[in-house]
Amino acid sequence: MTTEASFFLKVYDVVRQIPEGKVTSYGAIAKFLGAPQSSRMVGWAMNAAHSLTDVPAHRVVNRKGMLTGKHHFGGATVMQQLLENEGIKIIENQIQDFEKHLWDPVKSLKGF
DNA sequence: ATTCTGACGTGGG
DNA sequence: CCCCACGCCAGAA
Repeated sequence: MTTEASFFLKVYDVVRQIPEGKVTSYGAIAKFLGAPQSSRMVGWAMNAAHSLTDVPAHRVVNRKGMLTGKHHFGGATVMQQLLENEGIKIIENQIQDFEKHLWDPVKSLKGF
């Protein structure tokens, strides 16, 4: 709570606006928030987002398109199931055609 | 206060 | 493309 809007809240705002069937990376969000060096904090924010229900954290992966945090969804295949349910193919925790499903907040929201 | 860790990213090899 | 080392910041022990 160093500022009015915690870094977390900003992250939630962006994640909530990720279209269905789309994904983005922690770095993209961090960069959009103006903290490209705090990409790890985005992950930490997601950890706190775990309590919320309207934050599709499963649509957020690392820059390689790998489901690094699937272990935090309470199940080993929960995250993959959710993504596949949206039309995204995943093989070995790796999103296929990652760039194709990539949704960049900087490009889509652009100063929102 | 210090130390480690982590749902990451980048740069060098 | 992969692998390794470092930087980053917040929180837990």
